[in-house]
Amino acid sequence: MVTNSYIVETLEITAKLMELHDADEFRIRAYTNAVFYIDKYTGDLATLDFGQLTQIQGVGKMMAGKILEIVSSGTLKELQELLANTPEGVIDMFKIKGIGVKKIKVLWKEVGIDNINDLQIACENGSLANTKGFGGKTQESILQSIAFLNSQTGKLRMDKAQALAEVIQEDLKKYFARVEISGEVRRKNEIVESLLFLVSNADTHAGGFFGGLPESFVEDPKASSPFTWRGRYLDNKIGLEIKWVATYQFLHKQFIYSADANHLKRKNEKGQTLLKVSKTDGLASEEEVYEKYGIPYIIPEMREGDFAFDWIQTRKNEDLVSWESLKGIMHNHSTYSDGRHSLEQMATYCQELGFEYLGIADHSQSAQYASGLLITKVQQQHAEIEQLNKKLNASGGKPFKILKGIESDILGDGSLDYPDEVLASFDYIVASIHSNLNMTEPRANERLVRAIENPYTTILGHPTGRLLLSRQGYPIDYKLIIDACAANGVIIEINASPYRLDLDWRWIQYALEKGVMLSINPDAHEMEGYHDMHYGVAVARKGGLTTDMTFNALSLADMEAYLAKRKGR
DNA sequence: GCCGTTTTCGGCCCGACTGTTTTCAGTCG
Repeated sequence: MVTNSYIVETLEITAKLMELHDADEFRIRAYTNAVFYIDKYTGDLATLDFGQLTQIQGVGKMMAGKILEIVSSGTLKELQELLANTPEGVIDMFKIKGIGVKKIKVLWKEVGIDNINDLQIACENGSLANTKGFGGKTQESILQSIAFLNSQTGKLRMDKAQALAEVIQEDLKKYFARVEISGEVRRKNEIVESLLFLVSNADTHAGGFFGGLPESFVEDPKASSPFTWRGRYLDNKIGLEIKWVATYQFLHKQFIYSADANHLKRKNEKGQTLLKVSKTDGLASEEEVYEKYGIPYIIPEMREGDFAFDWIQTRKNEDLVSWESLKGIMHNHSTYSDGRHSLEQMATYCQELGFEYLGIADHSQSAQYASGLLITKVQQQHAEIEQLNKKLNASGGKPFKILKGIESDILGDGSLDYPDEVLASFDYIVASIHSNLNMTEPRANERLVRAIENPYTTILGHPTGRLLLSRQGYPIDYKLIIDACAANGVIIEINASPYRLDLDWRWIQYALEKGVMLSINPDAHEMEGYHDMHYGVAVARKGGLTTDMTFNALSLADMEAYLAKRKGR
C-alpha cells in the first residue's frame, strides 16, 4: 500500500523537476502548497476517493487525480517524463545542502555541470566562483556538503537497517537452515555501515555455500571468499556480508561477530580475552562465555568498546531501562502545532498503551514554520487539557494525566520563548534550539547554558540538533553542557526519533556520574510516533542507562511531586 | 493549479539568515 509520505515525496520531486524545466511558477506553487497540506493529513490518503481528496485544503480536481494516479500506479506519468529529460547526476545534486532548485538550474543549464563529481571539481579549482550568484563561501559550503554526503553514502539509520535486515533474513531462510542477524544491527548501532548475517546448512556442502542465492543478492566476486559472501541486496547501497558457519561453531562465531574489536580484546585477570574464551569447546550459550571469562553477562547492545566491563561491576542488567519500565511519555506534539493527531487522540492512545501520563509539548510561538502556539492558544490548550483530564479519568481505573508542557524554542540569546508569567503556567518545559543552527561551539555553549540556567527549563531537548546522516548538528562542549544541567537540576532528553538519537549514547555515563537524569522522549508528531521510544530505549541501554535515572520511568505520583517541587524553587 | 469570491478571474507567500549583492535572491525549517 502506498503511504502518505510516499505520495508527498513523489509530488515534491515532481515540483522540483517542474521548476528545473521552467514550468509556470504558480503551477509549481500549487504542488508545494498541496504537499504542505496533505503532509498534515492524518488519515490514509490511499483509502480516499476523488471527492474525499478534493476536500483536503490545497487539493483540487487535478491534484486529486494526481494522487489517485500515484496510489494506483506507484508514480506519475508527468514525473516519469520529467525524469527522462533530466540527467541522473542533476537529481543527485538535490541532496546537497545549501543549494536549491534555482542554483542547480543555473549549474546545469548555464555552467554545464550535471553531476556531483563535476561540481566538486569546479569548487576545488575555484572556477565556480566566477559564476554570477556563486561566491567563495558558496563553493566552500558545497564542498563541505559533498564531503558530508560522501561520508554518509552506504550507511543506514538503525530503523532502516533493522527493517532491511529482517527482510534479508527472511529471504535467506529459504536457502539456509539457520540465519542470524549479527554485527552492528544486533549491537543496535544508531548508524549501520554494513549488514552481517551468519548462516549454516543442515549439512555441509562440497561445492560452495552460496551458489543457490537468487538475483536479489548481487555478489561482488572480488570481495567474496569460499566462506564469506560479500555484495549488495537489490539496489541498496549498504554493504552486505554473509558468513557461512559450521553448526558446531555457531555460538563462537555469533559471539565474535556481534561484538566490536575493543570488546573482544580486553583481558581478564588470567590474561585471557573474550575472543579466546569464546572458542572454548562445549560452551552452550553467550552467558557461559562471560561466566567462564569471569564477569556477569553483558547484553549485545553494550558490546561496543569496553565501558561495559566497568559498568557491570556496580550494576545489574535488570537495572537497565526497558520499554516496560517507562511510565509516561514526555515530549509530544498535537494538532495545536505541527502534530498530525489531536490532543484527545494522542492522550487516548497513550492511555491505551498503558502509560500513566502524557506530556504535551507543542512548539512555542517563535516556531512559526511549525505553527508554534501564540499565548491565547496556550491558554486554550490548557483549558482543553483540564477537560480531557476529567474525561479520561471519568470511568475510574488507573489514573491518567496529561501534563501541560511546551517545547520552547531557545532564542538566539539563550532566552525562552514566552514572558515569565506564561512560562509559569506550564507544568514543565522542554527547551530546544530550532533556528540559527549555524553556530560556533562557544556561541552554542553560551546559548545552551543560558537556557539551562533559566529556572523554568525542566528538560534540555535534542542537545545538538543533529539529524543522523543528513545534518551534523551544532558543535557543543558535552562536559560543559552536562555539568550545567547537573548544577541547575535540568534533565537531558534522549530524543528517541531514529533521525536524532540525541543526546548521543556515548555521553550517558558521564551524565550519570554527574547525577543528571535522562528522559527518553519520542518527540512524537503522531500517535504511532510513541513507538520510536523503542529506538531510544535501545541506545539508552547501549549507553548503560538505568531505570532509576530515567525521568519518564517515574510513576505519575512521583512525576507530579517532582514537577511541583521544581516549580516551587 | 487552487482558492475564493467582486461567479469568471486575479492573486497566490513565512520569516530569518546567508551570501552575494550594492538593494536582493535563494535556502531552509
